[in-house]
Amino acid sequence: MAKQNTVFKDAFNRCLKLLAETSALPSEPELGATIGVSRTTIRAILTRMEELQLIAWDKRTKVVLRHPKAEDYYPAEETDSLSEIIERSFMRRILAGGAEPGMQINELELARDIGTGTTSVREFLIRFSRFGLIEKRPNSHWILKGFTREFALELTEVREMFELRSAASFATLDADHPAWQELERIEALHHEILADIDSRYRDFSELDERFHLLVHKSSSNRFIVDFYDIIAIVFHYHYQWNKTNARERNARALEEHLAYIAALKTRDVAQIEAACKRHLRSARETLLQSIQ
Amino acid sequence: MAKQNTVFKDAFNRCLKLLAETSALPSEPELGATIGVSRTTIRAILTRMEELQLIAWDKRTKVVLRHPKAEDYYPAEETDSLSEIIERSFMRRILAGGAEPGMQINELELARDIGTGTTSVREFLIRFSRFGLIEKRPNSHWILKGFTREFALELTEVREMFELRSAASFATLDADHPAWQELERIEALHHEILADIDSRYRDFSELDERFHLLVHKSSSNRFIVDFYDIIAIVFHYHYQWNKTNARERNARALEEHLAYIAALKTRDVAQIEAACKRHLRSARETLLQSIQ
DNA sequence: TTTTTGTCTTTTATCTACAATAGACAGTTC
DNA sequence: GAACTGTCTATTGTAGATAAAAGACAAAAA
Repeated sequence: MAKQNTVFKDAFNRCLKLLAETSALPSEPELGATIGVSRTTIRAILTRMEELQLIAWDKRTKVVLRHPKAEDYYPAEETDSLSEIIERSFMRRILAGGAEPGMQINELELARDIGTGTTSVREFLIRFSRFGLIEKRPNSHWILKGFTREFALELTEVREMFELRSAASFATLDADHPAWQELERIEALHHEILADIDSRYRDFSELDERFHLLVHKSSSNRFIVDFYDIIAIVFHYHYQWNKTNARERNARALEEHLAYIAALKTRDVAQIEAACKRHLRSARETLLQSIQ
Repeated sequence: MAKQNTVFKDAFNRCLKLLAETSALPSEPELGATIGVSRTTIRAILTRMEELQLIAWDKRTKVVLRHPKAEDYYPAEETDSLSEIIERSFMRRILAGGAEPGMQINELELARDIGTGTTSVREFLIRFSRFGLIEKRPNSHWILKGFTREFALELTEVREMFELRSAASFATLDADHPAWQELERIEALHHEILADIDSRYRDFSELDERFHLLVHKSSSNRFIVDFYDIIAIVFHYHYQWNKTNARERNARALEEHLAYIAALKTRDVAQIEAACKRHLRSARETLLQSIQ
């Protein structure tokens, strides 16, 4: 098939949730805006809902006939976009199964393994290449450079430069800048998780990304913000992969974050730099320990 | 056609130059290694040379029959790879013809204009997106963010961070590191161009890239080195585009480079930083002046 | 007049096909 | 026996085709 209708399926599932809460659906453009898809897709969804006798649809009236059941939803694995599937598949391969640095990566083989066309794999590899883990030999294969100690050191070197700069510019944001409110919310979440660390330490990963991204964004520099993608993906898969002492590590990082947040609030450059450096140093250590 | 044989044509042209200098060609694998292509392509080249009665080829013996003439070469425009063609075409569009920030970029239209398939255009845009000038709306078009003042400021901010760090680490390279010899050669070229500035000021652009890349490489950090691609492409097209006062600007930059090189040779961190900052500041000014 | 719907066109995402190129292997030559 | 050639296979780069999704525009409804 030419294109998977994952956009439709995912949007359909999200529409079902909306439907569970109301007795009538809004207009097509409005629905499209809330779900984030075009009217074409909305109309396909409405048609499907009508078929399933979930709604009675006639022009502007979309009356809800019954509540959605579990079997009305499309299964979660059918709503993932192809690029997400390829990314997961690829990361599993290079993190898990004997992926030696220097190994060749074969587009055709990857595509066959994943069960997709080569075009999608190729585009994924091109996009992925900016993470510095693979390199193309023109007219030939890709080379896996590997998730090595050097990689981690180079990554963290740049990260430290960028984050120090971003943290410093955070201090100069106007008092009414929305970032300060977001910082408050993030701080509160830290306290919540710490209060119940034994059962909630796994929530750290997501919060970590949210916090550091907030800091990076205050640089107002697209290159710095974009670079955070690399850090995020590395840490994301790193957390999934290395779970030894996760509870202690995360508790410690949460404490460091709180000190870092407190420093940001003082707007004192020296304090911010010290707290930021302290946290980044221990983040680097954690990452390095998980390698080799 | 499925694939342009530009690799063959370009390799053929380069082989012709080799042929002009010898009376017999080496073995197929050796030729492949010097030209940088596979044996398959080498054999295609030899076959073509035989057809043109340039050589007599029988197994290991490849006797040169005559010197290549101008018409034996493939025209230069046929040896450019598709991605080079697309890049040039695209850059001309966004730098020259009324390319407002916020404009939509249409893959199909671009492909039709350039006369290629959509796949190649798409892959180009994905690769190009890391330069921060365009952004993708999934399932929809790309947005041109534009070569704006903000772009230039963000770019130079990161450049300054990276180059200061790289220059500092240049000072720590061992005395026998090849970079020092390359620095000598580059310095000599600066003097050569300056001595004949009126006729050779156009050579600055290439030398500029060579010098700054050398500095960035001493960081031994793939992210820093890769980032230099963005700077290089921006300055490359910028030089082609903005030619006002090129002679004076280049003369001044050459002088700044010489001071910068002299500072690197002292290995004194403070001097290096001062000279590097001075040059980067004026490079930024030049770039900013050319915008809007 | 403003928003919504019906209908239609255009573009994107993805697959498949195929020539160009790389690369593997066995037999041949030095 | 080391390197080279002949031959064959596999992979990459690119075009073209097609379903999904976006989006344009006029008619209809509020």
